[in-house]
Amino acid sequence: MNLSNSIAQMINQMLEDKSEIEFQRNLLAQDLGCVPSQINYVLSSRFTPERGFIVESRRGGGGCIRITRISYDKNTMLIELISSVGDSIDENRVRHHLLNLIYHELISEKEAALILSACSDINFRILPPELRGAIRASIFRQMLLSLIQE
Amino acid sequence: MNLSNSIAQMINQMLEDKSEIEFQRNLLAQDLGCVPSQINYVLSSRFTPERGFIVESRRGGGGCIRITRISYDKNTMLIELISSVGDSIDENRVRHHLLNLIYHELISEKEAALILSACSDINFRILPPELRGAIRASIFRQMLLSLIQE
DNA sequence: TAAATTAAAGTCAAAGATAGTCAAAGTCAA
DNA sequence: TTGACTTTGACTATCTTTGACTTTAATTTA
Repeated sequence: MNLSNSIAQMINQMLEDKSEIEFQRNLLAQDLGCVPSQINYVLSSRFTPERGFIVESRRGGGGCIRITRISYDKNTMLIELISSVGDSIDENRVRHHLLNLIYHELISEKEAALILSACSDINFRILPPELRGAIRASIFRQMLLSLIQE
Repeated sequence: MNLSNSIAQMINQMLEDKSEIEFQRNLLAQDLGCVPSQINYVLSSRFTPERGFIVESRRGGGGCIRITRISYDKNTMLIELISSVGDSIDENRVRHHLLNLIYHELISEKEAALILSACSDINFRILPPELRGAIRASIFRQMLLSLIQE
């Protein structure tokens, strides 16, 4: 087994049952007996967005690296929902979908409130009734899309 | 956690539920076990006007530093923005407002993305052009409203 | 009261602490 | 034996910490 693979394994272990970890590059490198930049290589070759990870970092004193695992379940459910929405939807159905998403902990209540207020009847009163559902559906889909990670 | 962050945290604690605090730089530095000029660093990197703080001071005997939290208070700013939006708005103006809110750290990038996707032109193409701006304005206002806390 | 002293706070540049980049050298499998 | 992947380290970018020196205000002294 090469170095990069064991580093990746170590990081995966740290990520086990967490969706997010934070560590210092130099300390990890020391633990693993490698040069610090090796960590960067592993991150850029194995912890990419395509493979389901988001990597962020901070330099300077107290700096660190944070890795977040993208939830495919979340993305999958969102995509399924988006494609099931159809060309028109009413406020109640939106509300219903949102409750469901909250229940499955895929979105926060805050996000749900934000989405609901965009989809509220209040906004569409000046529209001809036959257009309301279509606009709402488009907005709803578009917002769900923006919740998909990476 | 680094020194600067704990100092910032300490100051935020002192500011909790007050809109203004006053303290002596040297005393605070002593309490925190850091050099006095570190306080200046924290103030200039974290208690800036963009983040909603005014810092004033007096040198000499009995000198002190005063920090005032300005009305970049989230709710106040949101309410002002809401009432300034008017009956119609285009996507670019929305984007502009959102960048401003992010800059002042009043909303997160995620929230901004949600709002922007609700206000995107994409959603309004089937509407008669003269209605688009009005619907967008209503949605934008409604979403901002939902961000107001309490 | 003018001058000297003392007690603050401010400035700035150097040193320290992290992380990132990139290209050269090394390895290994097809 | 070539091309993809890996390893290394020198150099860069960014943020933090420190301390010597400066400025300003209040107080004391002559």
